[in-house]
Amino acid sequence: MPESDAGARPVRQPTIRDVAERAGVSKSLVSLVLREAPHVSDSRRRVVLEAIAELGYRPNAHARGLSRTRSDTVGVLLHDLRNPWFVELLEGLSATLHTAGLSPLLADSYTDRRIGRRSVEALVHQGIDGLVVVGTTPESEAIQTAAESIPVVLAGTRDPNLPGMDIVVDDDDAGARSATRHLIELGHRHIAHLRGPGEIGTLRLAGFRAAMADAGLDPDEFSENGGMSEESGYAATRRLLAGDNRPTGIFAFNDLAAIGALSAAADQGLSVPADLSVVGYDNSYLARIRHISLTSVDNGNLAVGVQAGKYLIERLEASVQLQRIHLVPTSLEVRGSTAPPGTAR
Amino acid sequence: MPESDAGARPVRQPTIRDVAERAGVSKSLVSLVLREAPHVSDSRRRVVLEAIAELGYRPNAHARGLSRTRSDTVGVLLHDLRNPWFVELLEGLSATLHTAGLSPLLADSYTDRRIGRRSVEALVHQGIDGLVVVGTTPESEAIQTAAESIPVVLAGTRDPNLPGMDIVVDDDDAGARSATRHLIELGHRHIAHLRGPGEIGTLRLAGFRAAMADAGLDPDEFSENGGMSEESGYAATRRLLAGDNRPTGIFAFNDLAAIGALSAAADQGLSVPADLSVVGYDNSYLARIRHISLTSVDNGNLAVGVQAGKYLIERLEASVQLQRIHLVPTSLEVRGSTAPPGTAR
DNA sequence: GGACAAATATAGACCGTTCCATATTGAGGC
DNA sequence: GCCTCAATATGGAACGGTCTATATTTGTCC
Repeated sequence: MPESDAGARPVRQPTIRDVAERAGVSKSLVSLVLREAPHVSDSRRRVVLEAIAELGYRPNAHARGLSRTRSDTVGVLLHDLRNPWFVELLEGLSATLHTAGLSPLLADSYTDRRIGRRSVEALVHQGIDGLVVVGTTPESEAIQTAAESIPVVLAGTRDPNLPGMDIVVDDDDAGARSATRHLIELGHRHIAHLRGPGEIGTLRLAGFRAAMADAGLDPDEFSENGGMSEESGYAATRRLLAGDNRPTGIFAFNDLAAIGALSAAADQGLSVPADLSVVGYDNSYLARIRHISLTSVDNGNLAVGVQAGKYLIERLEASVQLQRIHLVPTSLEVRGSTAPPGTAR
Repeated sequence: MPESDAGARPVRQPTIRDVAERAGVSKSLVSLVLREAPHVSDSRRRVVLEAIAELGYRPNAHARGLSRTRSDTVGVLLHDLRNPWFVELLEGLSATLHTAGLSPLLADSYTDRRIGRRSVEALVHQGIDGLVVVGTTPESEAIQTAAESIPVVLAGTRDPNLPGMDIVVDDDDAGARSATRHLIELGHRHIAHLRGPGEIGTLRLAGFRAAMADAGLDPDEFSENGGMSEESGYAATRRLLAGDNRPTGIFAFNDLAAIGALSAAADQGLSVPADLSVVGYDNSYLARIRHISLTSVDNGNLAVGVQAGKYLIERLEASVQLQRIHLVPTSLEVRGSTAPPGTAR
């Protein structure tokens, strides 16, 4: 026996033909058993299953993907894993897809972009049946291209707002209103909003303004662009607190920016919530950390994920034409970062 | 324009044959152009590339995967996206894989497990050429099975420690020593360690003990199982601070547990770092948040990712037999959560 | 000018499935 | 006993690439 036989042999994986031969049936029948098709006799089914077990047969995904039109796989485009607000959304989405026999395939557009990879193309290239875009990513053109061949659903983002794609988001206007009203009801009169980017930023700003106007307050007394990061929330709040006309309450675009605001307050020797109340948005696990304990708008991400999954499944099953927009209700989670103005510690 | 044209037509993707026809060449030549093979004349190459562009042709991954042995795709198994320590690791890994023409395919074993999906199997099923396990996941058996057919590299974890798999981790023993020494050098004598789970937990504990013993201190004066979460760090620290023999310094298994410790200290009215110093591990972005400003051991995750990528590429190219273990050096990032004991604010 | 090698192009088998069209079998119904 | 229909089983053509073996063209050297 030649020694080259020893470890070099790559041990070809058994194929459906090997199984068929071993079971003494046609490969078609094996295929039917695998797909749990009806009209297969119990006796044959058993024989085939035994052969599969004995050979340790595993179907080849590429071959299957090639001959079937569908791959039962859905691409999920994430962006910036550093900000883990999407985790619950992903859970709802995965669970829903799973009920329809679909598997999610994740891609991280942030990292991909840094290393010069086009993540949407890579996903499509993997043969995904549909795409769920989670959160705002900078790949609009690629997403649009993808939408020409497969269904696309946007979850937790409104950009890019293109005709063929469903959108599932929380009700940003309502969420922003409730956050603002919370501060107003606590007695705050001088309230700032740290604005965020994109369509969502615009809507949250609108909600803030509406709530302020409803209460007869000036929404634009303080206005700062807070961006999405802790850094920018910090910088914006520093600016706000620099003058002697200071807000007593801040409603930030998201939790990260709100945490930046907390830091800025601490820097100025202001204590939260005694001297300054802060409200965030996303109700991420960051807000829940005791050390931070941030009042925050919960955007129902689990529900967003579930609905996005449903929309995608519908589009996969029937060719839905029109864009649909689903708003998930928000709720306010009150924690230790808000109190009436001037409250003693 | 008939409205039925809008979205209903599934528009069959052009194939290599369509391109060949359009360019007036054989499909073999198109294939050669796609693979950038030598011995193709410039004129023909140009014609083919034009046809590709005009038709918007995209090669079909399944077909390619079927006829080639390799898919140039590497599965990356993540666990618990809530704790985003792995982000930099992923960046190093993706970049390295990319240089070898490999694409990462992500899976989230935490969510998958919740919904009853076997993520490793799903990845293998997608036809990945190799697997990188990032962080500790509970899928040991499945990983072992996968290792029988494809190369597996563990990054940022030592479990499951099985013969055929390379391991890339930071030097936990050294990292734990440096964190402990830092506290000792600041003058702390009563130091607690919040223990973490697994092999890594054991090593960090060992490093802590060694550093304490070197300084002639009792390593087991305080001993708590801190777990991996903020919650468990909080609970453990509550217990430590309950008695009147209190530690003045705490070295936690990871940043999350350390943040739990910060919260517990605040609950007890102890100020950090004046009354209690806290050191974390991972140097995650949480530690960097100003509001938290946690001294933490940096485990060089970027380098871990890079090395894991290199190992995998090597295993893909040559059949490496033996297990290799690569230790990445750690460094201590000192921030505001540590100071000499009893320091005035 | 012919021989030979190198460069370039092509045909067609093959990868491992799915699934359609076509047997084959068995059970009733008349 | 024959015909029909349903239930089972099978052969073989896709699916869209890669790659080997072979054909054709071009260039070089005597």
